[in-house]
Amino acid sequence: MKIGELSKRTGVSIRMLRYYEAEGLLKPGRTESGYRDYDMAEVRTVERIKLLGAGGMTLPTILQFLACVRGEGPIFEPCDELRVTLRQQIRLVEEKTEKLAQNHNVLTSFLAEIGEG
Amino acid sequence: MKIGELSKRTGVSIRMLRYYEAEGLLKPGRTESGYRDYDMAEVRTVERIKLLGAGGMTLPTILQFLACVRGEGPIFEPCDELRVTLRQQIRLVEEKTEKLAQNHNVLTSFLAEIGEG
DNA sequence: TTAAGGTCTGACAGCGCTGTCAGAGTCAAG
DNA sequence: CTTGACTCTGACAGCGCTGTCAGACCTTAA
Repeated sequence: MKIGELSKRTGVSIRMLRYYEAEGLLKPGRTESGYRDYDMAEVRTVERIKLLGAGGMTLPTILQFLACVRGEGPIFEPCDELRVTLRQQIRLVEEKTEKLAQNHNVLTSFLAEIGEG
Repeated sequence: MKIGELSKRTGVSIRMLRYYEAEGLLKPGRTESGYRDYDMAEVRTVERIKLLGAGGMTLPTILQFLACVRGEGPIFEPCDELRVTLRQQIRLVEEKTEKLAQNHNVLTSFLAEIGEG
């Protein structure tokens, strides 16, 4: 599949799909004429990246996870190192969730003070 | 109180305190010699800004809320317009929370797959 | 063949946020 | 008075992400 189609399927802009590639997150094949040629499975990958990114995870960080999760070859060692990162990230997500909850409270309080209108 | 103290009390860098001011979120008085002079109440304000910001809210957006919440004068009209923004922001926060939750799932699944180690 | 639309690369720019540096003035304690 | 810590302004730069533009090539359908 070409980049335009992947973009439509995932809702991620063409610009960003190329950026993901530049950051090493995607490695599409190329047609003879140089067009990127994506495998269907990449739709899931992109959605996963999107999700992780929405959680405030940085692309290089996501890259670490992809390398492990994809299970390319006998890579068990790197995963050891990833457990730490993983736990840190989970912790981060939890902190962010916490802050969002407080945020939600602040906002709804404001709304209440102003009057539900 | 001078900027350094406010910075220490809130954990917000001096740089950022000045930035908040540039964005209209803080309006400290000035000593004769031009030093910023903050009122004690600003500690709360800064913490509020920090919290809202941690939720991904942009400074100009926070500014809108502060103007209303501070209740400076008989400003009821602007609040009418703010209700919409407020609801949008709450919606945004909820969406982010949702994504973070999914994110958390993805991460903990990864960790489980790798092995709790 | 021609025209329209997709794609390529590379560069530039902007967003919001943050740090840092330079050069100057201020303040408090010795 | 001198020194060291603090503050001022203004500018520059970086982060990660995103859009856009230019100039060229490819593909498809009329």
